[in-house]
Amino acid sequence: MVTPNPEFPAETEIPDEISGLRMTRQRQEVYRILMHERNHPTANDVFMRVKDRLPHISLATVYNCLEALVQHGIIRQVNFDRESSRYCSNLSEHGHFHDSATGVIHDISFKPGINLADVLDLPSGAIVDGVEVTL
Amino acid sequence: MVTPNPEFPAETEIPDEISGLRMTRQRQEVYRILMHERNHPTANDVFMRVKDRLPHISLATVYNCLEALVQHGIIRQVNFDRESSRYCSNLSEHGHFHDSATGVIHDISFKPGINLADVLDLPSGAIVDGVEVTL
DNA sequence: AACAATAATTAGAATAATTCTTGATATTGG
DNA sequence: CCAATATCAAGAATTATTCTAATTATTGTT
Repeated sequence: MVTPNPEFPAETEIPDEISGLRMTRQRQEVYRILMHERNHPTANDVFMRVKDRLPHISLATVYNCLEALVQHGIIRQVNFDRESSRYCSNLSEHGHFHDSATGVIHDISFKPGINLADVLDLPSGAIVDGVEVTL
Repeated sequence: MVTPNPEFPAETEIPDEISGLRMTRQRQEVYRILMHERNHPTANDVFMRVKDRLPHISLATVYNCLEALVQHGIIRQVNFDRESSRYCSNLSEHGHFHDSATGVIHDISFKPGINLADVLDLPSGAIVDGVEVTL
């Protein structure tokens, strides 16, 4: 089931460059899908869908695009257990709630004013780089 | 590098049954390794090490044993990104801190009195089943 | 103790996700 | 326009893990 995001219709212009990454046609279309479908698709989901617009694209290219976008902080990669990676264009600091009954992933956020260092016993000198809370 | 846990020398007796799971020789040795080495080994690490005592054991058996132990709540399975699963005999509620410089995994715990529901905005009606905090 | 039923183990094949390799295309700077 | 560089495509390769089928061990029952 597709939940189109009205803020990003299929025709949304995507710039030639984002955060220093040259946005090729393939990267644009992959990124557009992630903005459009906020349901944390897998690389394969993206591949299936992007073929509507780029019939010649290969799965390897989808992986390449996703990796480039992740590397440049344009999207996030989310992993649950050993399931296939999912990708997400919601960059705000948030965690993921994996509904084990339906398999659906919901975004969750920290309540305002919560600081990680306040709730966790971290090794001294630790610099937190990224957090993944999985429920 | 091996960090032996003095509380569980190689000779520690392990009961015939734990939490309803029949502890076969293979499961005992796998479990003993996890108690002995608190460094979150992978299935393959366990395999290499358990061969000292059970030279005929197969990797599939190690996976079977680990799965049975996880299923019965005797050990925990920990995943980081898409790296291979790691296993851990520390059952107290804790998270994991993945040192990206060294690859080492440290246990971290919640500060006393912290309740997850107090810091996260969960979907209403959600029942938290398990948590994994990855840093 | 012997016997059938069940569970566990083994070795190797199979699978799934991802990465790698190589050659072809496209893009950019000079 | 040309050379240098980056990207893309297709398929092979890799890795962790699971599955399959055959063997062995254990348990409960006579």
